[in-house]
Amino acid sequence: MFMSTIEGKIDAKGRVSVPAVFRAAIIAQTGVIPTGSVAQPHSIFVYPSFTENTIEGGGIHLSQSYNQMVDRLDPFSEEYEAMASVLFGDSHTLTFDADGRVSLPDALLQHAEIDKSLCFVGMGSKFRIWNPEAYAAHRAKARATALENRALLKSLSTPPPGGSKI
Amino acid sequence: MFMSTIEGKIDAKGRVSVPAVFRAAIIAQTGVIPTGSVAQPHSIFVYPSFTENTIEGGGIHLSQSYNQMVDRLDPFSEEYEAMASVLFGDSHTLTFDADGRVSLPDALLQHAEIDKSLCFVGMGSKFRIWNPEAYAAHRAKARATALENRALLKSLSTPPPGGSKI
DNA sequence: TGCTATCCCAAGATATCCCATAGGGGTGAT
DNA sequence: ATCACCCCTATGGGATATCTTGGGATAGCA
Repeated sequence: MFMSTIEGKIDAKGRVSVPAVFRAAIIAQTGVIPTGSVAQPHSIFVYPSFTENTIEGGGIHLSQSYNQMVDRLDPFSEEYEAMASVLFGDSHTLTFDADGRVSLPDALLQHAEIDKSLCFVGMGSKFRIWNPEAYAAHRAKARATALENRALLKSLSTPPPGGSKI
Repeated sequence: MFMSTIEGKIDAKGRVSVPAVFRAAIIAQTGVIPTGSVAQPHSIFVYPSFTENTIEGGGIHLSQSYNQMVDRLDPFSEEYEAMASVLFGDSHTLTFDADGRVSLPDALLQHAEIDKSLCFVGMGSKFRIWNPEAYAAHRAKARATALENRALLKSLSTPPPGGSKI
């Protein structure tokens, strides 16, 4: 589970330290590390958000669920064309090193308008990487919307349907 | 699994460097083959896209799946004629050298309207080689389509593994 | 023999690995 | 309760490996 908001920054080499709590969530998904293994292939799965100027990411579970979505489409349909090229063309698998750092591709940074500083925001099954100012604005808006829709929250609280929104 | 978008260019000799991550995916596929024979040279399977002005390609898995599709057709039917000639008549198997480069046939380059610069776009089970400008246009259109079909995506999505515990 | 395609080598750029240091939070002892 | 200590995390920087790209050399072919 990805939770809370953690700020970070990009160093001179373009590296970003993935917060330890997020890393722990990733590793928990990937599985137990074989004792004595050298390098872990742990990685995050990231892509530009469809609706917001932010980078979305997650672990192997998120990647797999998207794979399944595409697999269920007719490989020769227009929908498949669009989904596959969008989902895979803009996605990246970033393996983080022993220190837990990754290099975010320029295309993603531009999409999220991130220069040097950024923040990781947990969203449960996935997380987002925001430009801090953009996130502040988005958060204010999101909180206002949530406040208006308290009734919706209540209706959702009874059964957990588990539908993941995109 | 082919992912991400990587730009490249054709050098003076007509060679293109297949991105390392794509090469790795290819080699991972061929490595699965349970043969103790001599290591065959690694290669990509490419052909002009049926629907777009782009080159499509993949590894041995893609080639095999197309083979099976054609094999299932009646060898004396018109469909067989059409599929077999279109699919394999314009296909090429390009072995890349020790440096990971291939030479794309002129016919394919003309089909994709590629001059000097190009980009590899991952699509999961296969990839495409685009003229960068053409891809930018196609990408914009595909993202719009994906956005319109969010309902479709949602219907295809599975609940996050482990349920949505909040 | 001239041309083309492939192989081989080298250098520049880039990304990755590895270690060292500093900061923060928690723990335990006084 | 305060303070000292330790572990974990984040971050900077040097060293190393990998990838890309250019060009020369060699072999096949007309």
